[in-house]
Amino acid sequence: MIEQYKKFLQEKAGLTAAEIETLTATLQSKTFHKGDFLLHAGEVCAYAFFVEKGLLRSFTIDETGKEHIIQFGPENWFVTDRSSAYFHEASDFSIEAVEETTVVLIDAAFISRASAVYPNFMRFNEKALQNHIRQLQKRINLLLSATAEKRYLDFIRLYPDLTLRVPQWMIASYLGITPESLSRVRKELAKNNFKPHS
Amino acid sequence: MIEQYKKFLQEKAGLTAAEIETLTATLQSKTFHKGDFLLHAGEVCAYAFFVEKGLLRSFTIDETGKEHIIQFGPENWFVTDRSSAYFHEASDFSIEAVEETTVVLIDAAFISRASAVYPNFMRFNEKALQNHIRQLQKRINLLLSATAEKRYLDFIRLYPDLTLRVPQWMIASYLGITPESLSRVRKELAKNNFKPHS
DNA sequence: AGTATTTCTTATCCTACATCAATGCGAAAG
DNA sequence: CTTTCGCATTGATGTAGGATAAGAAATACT
Repeated sequence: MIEQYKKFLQEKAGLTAAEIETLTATLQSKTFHKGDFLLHAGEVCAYAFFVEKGLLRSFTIDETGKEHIIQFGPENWFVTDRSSAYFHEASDFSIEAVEETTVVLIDAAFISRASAVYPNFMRFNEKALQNHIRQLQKRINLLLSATAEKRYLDFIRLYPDLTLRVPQWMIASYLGITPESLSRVRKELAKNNFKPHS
Repeated sequence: MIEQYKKFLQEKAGLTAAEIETLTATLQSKTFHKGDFLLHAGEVCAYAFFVEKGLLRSFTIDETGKEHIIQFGPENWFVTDRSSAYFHEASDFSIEAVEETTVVLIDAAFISRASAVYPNFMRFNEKALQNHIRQLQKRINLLLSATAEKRYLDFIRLYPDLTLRVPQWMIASYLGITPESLSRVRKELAKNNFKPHS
């Protein structure tokens, strides 16, 4: 099922319902179980995954074997390795289903076909790229300047729902700290009457 | 003078000399003195600056007043705040001339005009975006996983010439550490017979 | 030149976070 | 039911890098 994606295109790309039906006729969706890998590091990333339902994470593994979560992908998010997909290079990261997850498989051919036919789609795509850059830039800024606590507060402000759905060690990995440190940060916040979901 | 930019377009964008002459006829260049600002945080970034000669840096300032260098722009690099330019929002960062620097001013109108007329230019532009993303992603990975020493080694591998041209406190700022820490790192490396430029 | 200012180093102490190890605890699995 | 197993917490200790201060060296300024 690709209902969410169609809705997303309608709202964000400014395409008509008819255009969307034509465009998405050949698109495939696929469901993965919790723990399944949609992409293994070293493979070439052939798709952008649009999350219809569920939750993905993309992450790298460093030389010491430690995981670093790059991105979470809940409903209506795209998860992919753009560099790998665009340059046809081996991907540095893996993509895994954190929950039972249904995704729409979007390949480069679909993007270029859609961009060629619908200028609105092209603009939408360009905007997504620009947004991605903005988001990456913001993350770099945080990593350069903010303490673990500030990064955590930023996280729960940005992804309030994920704070509940995701195990804390994953949040810690995303923030670039250990689960123990995150636990201490949370303890401190609790002590100072901080209620994340009040 | 915009000779470097023309050469750059010829080599990277696959345009003919004639096409380039037509395209760049209206482009302006501008020279800044050391310490001059090309963009102040809070302004909307109207241009991408292509560095013909000299060296730029872009940086943010956090709540505590500390600078964080986002990017260096030596010859043949672009420096801009893509988010600000694309979304017409106030920029988070400032751009300053580290040396006497001559830049080509490239505005959004130029990009869209060139893209409309020359498909090669459009592809070139898209590729630049993708490269930018790759570079940002790589930096995030380093910040998440690498020690100060590894980040410094990565820096001198990536920008060997900058290591000489740029004051060390700027390199430290780029790496997300203090100048004192960088000094220590360098001392350690020197002790272990590391010669950056042997 | 000589003075001032910025940059780099060095030393000391300090803090945020990592590492290691033990315990608790709820959910899944036998 | 009870035995894992994964995850979270807590405590003890270690360490990379920060803060501060002061001196050396390099640059710029007159």
